[in-house]
Amino acid sequence: MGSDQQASATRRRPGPRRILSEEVIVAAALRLLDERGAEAVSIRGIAAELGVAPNALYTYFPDKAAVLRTLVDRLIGEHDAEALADVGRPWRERVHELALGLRARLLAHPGAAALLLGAPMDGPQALLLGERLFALLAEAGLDDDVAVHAGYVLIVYILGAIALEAAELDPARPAPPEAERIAARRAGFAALPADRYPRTAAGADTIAAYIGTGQFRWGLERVLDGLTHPDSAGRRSRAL
Amino acid sequence: MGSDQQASATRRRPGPRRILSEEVIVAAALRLLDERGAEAVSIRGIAAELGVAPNALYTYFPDKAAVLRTLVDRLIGEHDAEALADVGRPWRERVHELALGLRARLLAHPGAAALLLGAPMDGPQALLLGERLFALLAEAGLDDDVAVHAGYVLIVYILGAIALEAAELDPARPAPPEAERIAARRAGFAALPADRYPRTAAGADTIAAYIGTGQFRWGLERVLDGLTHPDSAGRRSRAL
DNA sequence: TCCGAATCTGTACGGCGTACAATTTGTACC
DNA sequence: GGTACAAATTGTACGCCGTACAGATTCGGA
Repeated sequence: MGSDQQASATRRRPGPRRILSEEVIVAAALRLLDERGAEAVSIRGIAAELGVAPNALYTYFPDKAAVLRTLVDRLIGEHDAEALADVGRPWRERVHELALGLRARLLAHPGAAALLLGAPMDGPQALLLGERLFALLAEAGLDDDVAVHAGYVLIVYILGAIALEAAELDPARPAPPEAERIAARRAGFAALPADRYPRTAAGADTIAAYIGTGQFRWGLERVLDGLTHPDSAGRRSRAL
Repeated sequence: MGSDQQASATRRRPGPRRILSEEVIVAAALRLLDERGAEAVSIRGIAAELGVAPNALYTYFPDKAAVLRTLVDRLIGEHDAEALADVGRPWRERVHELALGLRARLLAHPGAAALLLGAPMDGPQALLLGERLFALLAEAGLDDDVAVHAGYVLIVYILGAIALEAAELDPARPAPPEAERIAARRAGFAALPADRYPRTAAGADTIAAYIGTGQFRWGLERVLDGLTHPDSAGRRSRAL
């Protein structure tokens, strides 16, 4: 007692210097994910990428799932907080920026999108993104609680869109241009037997477009309409 | 030539009688999924469950992924087509039934929800569900193309809600009662550091409720509002 | 100086999906 | 009725996987 040991959080630990860091491990994992797909992201694969024995990673992360959770959360966190907080810009525009940014960052790493959908969005960066969305909606004039309601419906919509779009992508390689993906999807739906799936086949153009940015924005506008139009306010009390 | 062999599709194949069927394999897989979680659903595990060598399954399905795809599609298909088509009932009510039913069927098998989100919804039953949704919206008075637009926004919302809710569940065991899950989630959010996540901590009650049926319905109403309110019609042309 | 904690490595275990080569079982044709 | 051949199942094997465990090594602190 009385010894002036530093706070244990910052004190240098005994033992050999660490060769790696959480950052380089996550970076290696993301590289593998992008270049060789979700199945290539293994503890052994990451270790090989880093020139290290597989077990070395277990001093940085308790298990493989923790590596993947961290990877996804970092990806969520790469947003432009300043632009979202700029009260000089119309709030709908800022909501679009947040939504489009999150969607784009995840779809740029198709394997990561699948990971996002399999685990709760409860990492520090995910929570911060939520804070920014709620704050943005509150600035737009919504009461604090209403802002949280609206924010969550938006998050549900964004998650759904990411799920829909990521399901079409090969997690082993970067996404082809959007127009190309839409065209492929359109061809697939148009080729369905029209006697069994008449509306789907006839609506192939529309359906195919829903994995694209244009329809994502359009749907986002409709959801925002539903959340802000006059009738909606009175029904808010029907929340559970 | 001239021999009266039956159509090759129905002709009995040579070789020993098949001891299994796609049905029993999928059923065994679902049983494992529910009782022991996603990781327990392995080719070897299913085969053991059926008292058969692992490789026996490969005459019924080309690989493990095909088993899982089939499993999810069957689950999607277990809806009440007649109730959805009953034009005597208000269309909003029927949309709710379709959405709530799909959500409930998938969340009843938490592991299956994760599978749904990882692959395109392009199985025969998924396509039929789409047909029914589109038809329902068309009966509600929407033009055919508008019905497809609206149907897809609804599907995105439903997918997002399933993703949000399934992420909280332990895929190894049945979901606890909803109230219990919401309470646990509320406690988690309320315990966050209020200095860093003020709005999230303050809105814990609201946020927690979003994994529940009540908020699912409320959000669904808002999305339907956005898709049908007067301003929306004029903006439809902004679709990509 | 030496204790003990923190790294990292080597090895090993039990699991996985599935390819390959028998073996068995049935149909179809001579 | 015999026989060729296709289909179903099994046994075995390969190369992966996550990670537990037991050293060996390296450092900070007393």
